[in-house]
Amino acid sequence: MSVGHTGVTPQLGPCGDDDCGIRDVLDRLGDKWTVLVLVELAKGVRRFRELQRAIPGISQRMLTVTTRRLCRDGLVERTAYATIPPQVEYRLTDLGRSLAAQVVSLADWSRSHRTAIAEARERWDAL
Amino acid sequence: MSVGHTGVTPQLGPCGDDDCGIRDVLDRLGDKWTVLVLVELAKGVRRFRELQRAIPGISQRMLTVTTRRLCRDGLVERTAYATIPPQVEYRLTDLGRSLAAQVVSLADWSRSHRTAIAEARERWDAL
DNA sequence: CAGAATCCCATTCGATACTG
DNA sequence: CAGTATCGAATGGGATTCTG
Repeated sequence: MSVGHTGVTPQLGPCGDDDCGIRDVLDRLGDKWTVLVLVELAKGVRRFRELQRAIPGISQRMLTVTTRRLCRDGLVERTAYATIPPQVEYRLTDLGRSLAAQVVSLADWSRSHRTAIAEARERWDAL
Repeated sequence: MSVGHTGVTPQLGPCGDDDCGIRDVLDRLGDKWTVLVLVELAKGVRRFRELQRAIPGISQRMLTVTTRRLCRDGLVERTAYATIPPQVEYRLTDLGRSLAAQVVSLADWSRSHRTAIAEARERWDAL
């Protein structure tokens, strides 16, 4: 979705309904890699390559896209050193850390209940 | 996720690293409506129409698809009454409630920090 | 090493129309 | 009311190639 309204602030007051601003954040968690990057960065500072190695299957492109989005949202900070070869460090901001805590907790939930879900799916598919 | 291009085997390892079964759950949270449905059902039992009214913008089709996926995963229970007109109730299972708790907490985080994120984006886009 | 730029396929989702 | 069925557009993201 990512409305990204430049200029007009949508004045969501007491937020009578649900999707207040949930979407702005959750759309990001939705994409395929953001959560995994957050979880990895929750462990500490990482370089580009380190992230890529730590997250099997992510392509160069998607790591670039994902980290940039996180930077844009103020969740991750990027530090580039003008060395040869270049070196870039990614680290969570305070804001990012507070989100990552939630995400890690969600990841834990996933691990704890994955079998229960797998079984439910089997039962469903058996019909 | 299904990385499968033609010929390429997904080859997901036996979960040696992080993404153990995170994906199974988080892919669902990723799609556009699941979180909103969970949050709404966390408030109580809802009928099909009630859900649709509570979640502005969701199409009939997507509500059907989303609720069915949640049922398949054992997170939501569906009860249909053979009345005329038909009546169908959706309610969280115990498993669903425990996930919804996490999700609601995440939604709260989103609301609390949406301005911080919006500001970060403005700063970024200003460059 | 850390990207940027293309290409292009697959999935997602919305709109619409129909049904029990 | 609570779906099902079909179609088309938009989007996500993988593979590949090139660069500072």
